[in-house]
Amino acid sequence: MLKLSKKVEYGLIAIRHIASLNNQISTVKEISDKYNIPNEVLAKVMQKLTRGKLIMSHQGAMGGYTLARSANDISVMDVIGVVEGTQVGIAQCFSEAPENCSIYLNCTIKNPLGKIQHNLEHVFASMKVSEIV
Amino acid sequence: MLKLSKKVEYGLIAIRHIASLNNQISTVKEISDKYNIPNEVLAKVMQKLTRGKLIMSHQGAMGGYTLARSANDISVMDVIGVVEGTQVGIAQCFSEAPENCSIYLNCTIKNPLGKIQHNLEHVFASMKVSEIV
DNA sequence: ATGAAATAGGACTTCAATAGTCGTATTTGA
DNA sequence: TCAAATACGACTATTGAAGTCCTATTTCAT
Ligand code: SF4
Ligand code: SF4
Repeated sequence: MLKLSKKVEYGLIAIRHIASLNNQISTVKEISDKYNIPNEVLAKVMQKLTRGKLIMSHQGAMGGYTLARSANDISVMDVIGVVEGTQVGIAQCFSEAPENCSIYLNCTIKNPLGKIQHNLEHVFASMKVSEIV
Repeated sequence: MLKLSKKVEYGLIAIRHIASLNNQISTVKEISDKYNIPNEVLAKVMQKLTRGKLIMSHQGAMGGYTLARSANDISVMDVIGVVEGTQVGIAQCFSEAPENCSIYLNCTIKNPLGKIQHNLEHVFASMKVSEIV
């Protein structure tokens, strides 16, 4: 509960890696070997990060990935959003249709949880990749 | 990911309910009916909250639950800790033995995530039940 | 041209956590 | 003594996380 997924962690490690090499092109193999991350899992994370325009892919031999933006313009929040494909929602009613929660109408805590949600977003959004290089 | 469990939500709703009635004794049935929460699930949550000394149980007929502390001395963090039985850990290495993470030694993000963890704890700890009554 | 190195991406399995259900025992006030 | 309440273990079902496997496509270097 309240744990980041491994995919998000792998994405952060990879992006930090590229940033730490001054945006030199890096391959999945290089990163998965260095950090001991399952190759295929990382590969798919990188593909999502590419589709999310946080990194750029370079196909073919000698290919790999570089950042698509400067490291201080990529936040942990960005990575979570892109990798998970959904916004952070501390409760069901924040990440899906409110009607999906069967007690939505009776719920007395959604407003306070909304405040917590807002604060959490701020925490994740204010941590930039440039700080962790 | 990063979602509170229903159990925690139920616990918060129940504690807020009791607090809103000025610590009048309340039963599981009363609360589960009012908020449309599955009876048995709430019952077990209340038992955990009792063992965690956030509320007090009164057994037998005419029994029920009251708060064990004042509402401004119970935080969302307290409820999470008691209901989940474990501390909030945004990453595996914060909530279990670091060796359990196979990439712990190579991990380059545990320190920055530790900072995020610290900030999250503050967010959860600073929201007291008294604020949501 | 051809082959190796790389990304792209779908299909699948495994495992653990979440959410809920059921049954029974115990306590206690009226 | 009964009814109303808490206590608590065992079970099922569903979902999501994590990882594996396989094949296609792109592109550089020879
Ligand atoms: S409505 Fe209340 S219970 Fe339902 S998801 Fe939102 S916060 Fe949780
Ligand atoms: S060590 Fe790094 S990867 Fe492993 S759990 Fe901690 S943060 Fe996540």
